[in-house]
Amino acid sequence: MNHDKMINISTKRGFLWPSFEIYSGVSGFTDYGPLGAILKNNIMQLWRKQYIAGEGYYEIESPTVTPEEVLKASGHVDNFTDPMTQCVGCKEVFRADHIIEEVSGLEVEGMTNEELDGIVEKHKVDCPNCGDKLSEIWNYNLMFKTNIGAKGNKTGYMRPETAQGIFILFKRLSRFFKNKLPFGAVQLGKAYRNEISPRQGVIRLREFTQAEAEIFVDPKNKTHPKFKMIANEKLVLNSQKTQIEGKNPITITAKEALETGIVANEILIYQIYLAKKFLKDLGIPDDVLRFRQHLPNEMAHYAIDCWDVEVKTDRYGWVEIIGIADRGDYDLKSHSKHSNEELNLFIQYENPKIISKTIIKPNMAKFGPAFKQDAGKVKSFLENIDEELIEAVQNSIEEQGLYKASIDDSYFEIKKEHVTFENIEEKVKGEKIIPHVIEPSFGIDRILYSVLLHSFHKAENEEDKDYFKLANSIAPIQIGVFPLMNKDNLNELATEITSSLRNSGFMVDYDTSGTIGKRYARADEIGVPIAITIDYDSLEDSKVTIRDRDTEKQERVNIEDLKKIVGNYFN
RNA sequence: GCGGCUGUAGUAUAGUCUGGUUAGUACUUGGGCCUUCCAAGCCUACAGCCCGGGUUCAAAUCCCGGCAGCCGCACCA
Repeated sequence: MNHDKMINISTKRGFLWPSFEIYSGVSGFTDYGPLGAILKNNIMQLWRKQYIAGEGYYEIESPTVTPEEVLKASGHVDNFTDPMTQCVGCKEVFRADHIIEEVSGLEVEGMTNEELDGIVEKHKVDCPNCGDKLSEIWNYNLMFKTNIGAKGNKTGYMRPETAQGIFILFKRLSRFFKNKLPFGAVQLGKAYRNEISPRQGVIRLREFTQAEAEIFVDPKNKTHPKFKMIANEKLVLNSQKTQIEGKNPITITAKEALETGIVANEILIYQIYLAKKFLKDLGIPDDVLRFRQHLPNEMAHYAIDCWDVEVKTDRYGWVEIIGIADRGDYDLKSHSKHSNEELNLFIQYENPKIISKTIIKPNMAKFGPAFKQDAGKVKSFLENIDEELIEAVQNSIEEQGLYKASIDDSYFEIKKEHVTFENIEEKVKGEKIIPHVIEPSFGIDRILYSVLLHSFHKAENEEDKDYFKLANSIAPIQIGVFPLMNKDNLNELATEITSSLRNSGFMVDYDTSGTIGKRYARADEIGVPIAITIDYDSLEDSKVTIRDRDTEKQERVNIEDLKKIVGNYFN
């Protein structure tokens, strides 16, 4: 299996290391070694290049410790939890709701643990394994809990996704973006999930790095200006339909995906395309990727549509590395409700709409004597009722001489002399809307794993060797500089070239140990794209040899042209 | 979280069943010799019994607990 060999080399050479190893380790965590850390940064920089420079989104950074209210509003405190129960006999642990539904046939979604305990008692739900009794039900929440402050009276959680930090900033952001849709903010950073039993190495971590973009769009306008440019791009899509019918994914163009309604809108399709492009730039080939639409029952609590990008692995099967979701207005609505802040945007119409309508004008001279201390209350009631009710009030007064209004459990009789009705024409310049959010969410650690796995070149015969065929754009070490012999002034020229390249910003490995062949092999193994060799002729003719990792071809170039030539490799 | 198997230098392994020399070997890594372009050779050095407890005169070896890995079950916004 490529996985085993790849992990072996990546551990040996300093890409991925087990965390807390000298204390025998903790599963669900990983350390990035010197090369892994650079590789990860390079991947993140490429991501920034595509989404910040390329798409015009802006990056923000918010705290990883998050107060409870935020995650209450986002639904994570309540929904990111599973009711668990354990058999007192065989000690097996179960999802309580699953086995209760199975035995009782009841729909128990949304019930409290006490209610579930009641059902266990009533329906005599026993351990499906050994028939013994089940323990009281407890909640297992996947979030890491912590206390904020010295007294610890404020509960906090390590954020389970970076997205919430952006939603919280919506008001500030929309001002920053001059209140114009669409706009996008991104965040790259750590997220935390206390997985029950993570056993898939870097694929399933308790602390992992996400790169997420939250793109705020007009719900009535999910078109994308660049869609035309990608309309003919081919996509391999595994839609809900093909999954349910057990058919193979279909290959269609972006345009066809839109026209057939397989993907809901242009922005989603464009994001699917962008994700694909990003992975291509990382050197992950098309044929190990597929796009899978979430089935209705697996959609997260906030999503209205969701597409996963999955990568093929020999060890773990198809693994989700990117999720592209239309979160609708779920988050903004929910945060607005919980925080009492208006999280919406005023959209101006191109041409103001003229609306003719009837309004009520309270006659305040009559109001005071009639309603006394309640006058203010009745006034604000009349000012805030909608058009339908105004009509009803008007009709009622004309036909019966009065309208009975129920306000805060009291009745008030509004009579003809209390009010006048006026027909007016109003200019409506726009409306307040809650934007929808399109969210591409990248699992950086999983992507790094995919990059390593699919750039891994496994030896096919004796002379061949194992190495990482890393894309030039992300290779942690870009250039190896090797004097053919470590003497006779060769090393002096080589160190000169090394520092000159380093000063130009290249990652250079200078190596003099062992034979030249060994140094090439070592550099190949960690994916160094090119090596520069200084030989005896170099001292005479000021030329050095550039050797290409993949072709092993050599080319002699002038030292003075070196920066320009290697620069071309890494642009 | 449950059950089964496993844990020896950086890597791969011998030794464990049947307790008893200084824990052996290969590769890797560092230093040196040699060497004019793809892991050559020679010399030399560094480095290991997962952690904790128990049994024993004596534990890498037997027993118990923990941790980690693999497999199966369960879980996976």
